[in-house]
Amino acid sequence: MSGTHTGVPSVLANELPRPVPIDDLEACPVGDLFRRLGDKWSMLLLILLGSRPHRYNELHRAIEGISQRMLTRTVRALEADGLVRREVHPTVPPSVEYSLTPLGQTLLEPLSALADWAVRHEAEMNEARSHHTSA
Amino acid sequence: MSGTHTGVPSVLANELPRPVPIDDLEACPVGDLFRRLGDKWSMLLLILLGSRPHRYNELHRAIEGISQRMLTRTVRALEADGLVRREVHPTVPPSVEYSLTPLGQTLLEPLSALADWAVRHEAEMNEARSHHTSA
DNA sequence: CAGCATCCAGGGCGATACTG
DNA sequence: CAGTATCGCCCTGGATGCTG
Repeated sequence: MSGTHTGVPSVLANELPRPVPIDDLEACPVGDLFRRLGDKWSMLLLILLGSRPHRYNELHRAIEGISQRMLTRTVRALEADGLVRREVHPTVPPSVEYSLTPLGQTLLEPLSALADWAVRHEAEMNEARSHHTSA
Repeated sequence: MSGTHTGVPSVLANELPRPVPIDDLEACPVGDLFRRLGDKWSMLLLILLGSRPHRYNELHRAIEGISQRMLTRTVRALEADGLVRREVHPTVPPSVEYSLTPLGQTLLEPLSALADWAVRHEAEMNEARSHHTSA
């Protein structure tokens, strides 16, 4: 299983959204994806763009905790990954519109499932955190 | 902000995994969840624990890019969030087993969907990245 | 084996200021 | 409006050593 990613969980090769028996995350695309989405802003941005295209400052205001630097940086990274499209309108007051590419749209689905989970289990997480027994 | 999270996407209140019309992420649990999972290791750890319980050093080896510090730190955070269970076996060579809580199990589903997406679209992302035209 | 403590380096990241 | 440039903090994360 240390060869190429031949050892990639066969489950994933199927089409089920069930428990993933992964053991070597670095060797498989799963680790790769999570490395890219595993930052403070990427998933947030994707979800936001999933609702509708946004302009730079719209994103900036919507996220609100993000700095211009990280907004630009993150959105550019997503663009490089083919998930986000950056469209520049050469108007007088320049406007740039960000939207999901078709590929990004497909990613939106599992991402929305995650967002959905968040809403459903918000209470449980908060409660668990308050228990936080001992340490 | 528009009141409490009354503005929380009604879509999420339903039961569909489709585009999420979010506009104020900080005011809703979605932003909260993504803030917690939006780090370098949390999702990786959850996926890994989703396949089966792991012991400390098993996790350390499986992730391999993680330091002891961050492993302990991340796993503890997930424990505090009620997603991971930490079980100490008072054997002579002490062994600690980490596993998903029932809540964590439910989170595993959307997470697996994400992992599944990674496998399916690996090629597309890599290609997009190679194009990466201009900038 | 599991894990904490400390030191230390690098870079992630934000704040501010400036430009086209 | 949509960025870029610069600065600096602090978190991430590695190495090492110690404890139970």
